Amino acid sequence: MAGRKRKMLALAAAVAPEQSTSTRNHSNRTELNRSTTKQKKHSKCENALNVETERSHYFTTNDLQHRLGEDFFNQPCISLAKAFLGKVLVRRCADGTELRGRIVETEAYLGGEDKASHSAGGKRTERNTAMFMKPGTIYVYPIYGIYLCMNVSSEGEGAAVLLRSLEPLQGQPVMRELRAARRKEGARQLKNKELCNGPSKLCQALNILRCFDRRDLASDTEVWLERDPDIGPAKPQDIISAPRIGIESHGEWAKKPWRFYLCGHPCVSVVNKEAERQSLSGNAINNLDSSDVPFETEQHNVKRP
DNA sequence: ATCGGGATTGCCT
DNA sequence: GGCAATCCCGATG
Repeated sequence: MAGRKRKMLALAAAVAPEQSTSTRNHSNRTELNRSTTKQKKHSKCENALNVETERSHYFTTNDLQHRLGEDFFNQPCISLAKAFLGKVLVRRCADGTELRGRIVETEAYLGGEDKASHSAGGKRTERNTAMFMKPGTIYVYPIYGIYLCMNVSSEGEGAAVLLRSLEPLQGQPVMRELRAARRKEGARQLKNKELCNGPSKLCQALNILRCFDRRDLASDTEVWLERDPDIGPAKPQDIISAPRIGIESHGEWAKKPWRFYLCGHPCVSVVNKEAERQSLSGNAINNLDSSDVPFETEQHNVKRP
């Protein structure tokens, strides 16, 4: 019935108009022609993601009119983490190239009681200072010696939101280049959905640097956040809440469902089937029928248990 | 001064 | 799915 339509309609709405133009179809075909036969099997999904939205109509009028200001960031951490979903992170490179990605996965780190946060117990260090700065302040920290993670501070002492995954929207070739620089020579080319599907991957793909730490996402000229003019906030029923990733050592706090992602989106880094099953029963949608899924979104829907 | 571990990733089996 | 890579930060002495 209509139940499953809740999945990824927002995404489809954002992508479909571009695909319907003849120019876009040509672009897709060109991209697909470069793919192997095996990859073509997933062409429906890849179509959506291979769209090269260079200077698409969303961004040609006036970039700044969609920019989110400091008010947006001034909300509680969990609230902000959810509000980020569907918003567009923009990186303006030195040569004027603009890279864009839609945020599809975040995590909330509350500080204070939250033992898994760098700012647990109100602990302020040289590294995490940005977490205590005004909402909208970027917190970039190195991890495992080789990678970076990007957060944005929210309302609340020491609270911040980790950005975990983006759907690449614009500048995929540049992103691929930036990502390939760290990979083995001769490795296969990354699919679009693999460019930003992880916290450190998105930093590489958008060339988010350590020096961005403590800068203001609401006013910076090299990186900012935009509302997508064609889609509203993510609907609650489209947001999956799951335990955060990679913090198992923090006991009880590791279980808090403070990772948020758009259900069924192919760019999410780790799908949590259990959380999705619970979300499903919580919404009392139990009799799914795959035949009523719009074809544009079919590939984006997770297999329900 | 030293030491242990990490909000990850990519390659290998 | 296992595991190495790789080094900075922060805690400890």
